[in-house]
Amino acid sequence: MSPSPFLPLQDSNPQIKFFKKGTILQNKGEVHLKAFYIKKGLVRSYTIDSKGKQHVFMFAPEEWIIGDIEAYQYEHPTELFIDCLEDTELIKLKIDHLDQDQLNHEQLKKNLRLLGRRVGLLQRRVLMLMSATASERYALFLKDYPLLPNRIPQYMIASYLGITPEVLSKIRSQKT
Amino acid sequence: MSPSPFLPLQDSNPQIKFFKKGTILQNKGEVHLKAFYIKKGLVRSYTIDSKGKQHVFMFAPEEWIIGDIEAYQYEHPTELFIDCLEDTELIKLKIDHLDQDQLNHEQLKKNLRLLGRRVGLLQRRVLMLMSATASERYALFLKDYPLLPNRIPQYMIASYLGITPEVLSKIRSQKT
DNA sequence: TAAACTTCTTAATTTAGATCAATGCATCTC
DNA sequence: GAGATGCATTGATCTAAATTAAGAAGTTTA
Repeated sequence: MSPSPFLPLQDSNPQIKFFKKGTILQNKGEVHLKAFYIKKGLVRSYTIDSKGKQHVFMFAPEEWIIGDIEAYQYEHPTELFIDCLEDTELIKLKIDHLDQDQLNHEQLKKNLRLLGRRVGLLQRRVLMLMSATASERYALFLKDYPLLPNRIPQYMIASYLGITPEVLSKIRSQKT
Repeated sequence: MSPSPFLPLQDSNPQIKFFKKGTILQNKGEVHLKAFYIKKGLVRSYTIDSKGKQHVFMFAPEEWIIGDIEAYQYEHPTELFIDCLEDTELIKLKIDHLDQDQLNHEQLKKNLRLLGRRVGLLQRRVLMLMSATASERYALFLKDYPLLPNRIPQYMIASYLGITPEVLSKIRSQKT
C-alpha cells in the first residue's frame, strides 16, 4: 500500500460510526457531501455508466480517506456511489474541512500534502490507463497494493483496472 | 476551458522568461523540479512508454500551472517531459512553494483550492478513460476545452484522449 | 522555388480485449 | 441439506480500435 494519508482535521470529538458490509454511504446525485476516514474495514467508490456498467474509482482501506472531491470543488451533485466492502468503522468528516477558515497553519499544510499525494496517485492511474496492457495493469496493481487482492473480489479489481473479469482471470492463470 | 487556476505564490519579484516553440523545459529523469505558470502560449507534458510511444498527460494554456506533482510528492525522478507547443512566456516556480513554511494562511488556502481542482480534473479523466468510447472522449474534450482544438495538432489531442490519430480523424469526418 | 518536414486522411489488415455462454464451486439461507 | 445466489473459470465468437501503409496538403527552410 502507498504511504497512507492521515486525518485532515481532528474533530474535537470525533464520532466513530459502524456500518455493515454492503451499506451504501453515498448515492449518486447527493449534494451535501461528506468524506469518510476509515478506521477499520474497506470501502469503495464507483460510478454506473449509461449502459449500467460499474466502474470502481477507488478503494479505501484502513487510514484512507474517501469522498468526492470533484463534486465538492466544482459544486455539482456527485456521480459516485460509496459502499462498504467489509464491516467498517469510520469517522464522518465535513468535506469542506479541507480548506475551512478555522484550520490552523499546520492543518492546512497537512491537507496540502494529503491532496498532493492524491494528485500523484491519480496521475499514475491516468498514465496507466493510457498506456498499459491488461497484464501490465495487473502487475502495477500488485506492486502498489500488495495487500488488497486478498480482500477484494477479482471482478472489482478488474473494474478498477479498466478490464473485464474474464481477462483478469486468464492473466492470473497464465502467470502460474 | 475549465475555471482557471491561479498563481500559488507571487514571488516578490517574479521573473518572466521567454521560450520558443519546441523548447524542452523538463526532461524525464530530472530531480530538482520546477513548476511553470504560463503567462502566454501553450505548454504540454507527456511520457514516452517502453515502446517509444508518446502519451500526453496535460496541456497548459494561459494562466495554467504545469509541473510534476507526482514526482515531487513521492520524491523520485520525473517521468514527464515538458515542452512548448507555442512561443511561450512563463514564470518558473519552485514546486515546493505549494506547502512551504513562509506561506501565509490565504496562500495556503489558495493552493488547496488549486490542488482540489486538479484532483477533480483527474478524477473525471480517469472515469473517462475507463468507460468512454473514442467518440465520447472527443465529445467530452470539446466540452471541457472548447478553445484548445484550434491550437493543438490533432494527433496530440488523440494522444491526450488515449486514442490513435487515425480514429480521431474518422470521428471528425463522420461528425459533419 | 525546390526540397524536406509535418500533419491529416483514407483504406486494408490485424489484434487485444469485450461479449456471450456454459460450468463448477463456494457460501448463504430457509 | 436442497435450493439459491455470488464469484471464478474456460472457451467460442465478435468488435472497436490499433497497426500498417500510402498519398495529399500544408508549412518551413535553405
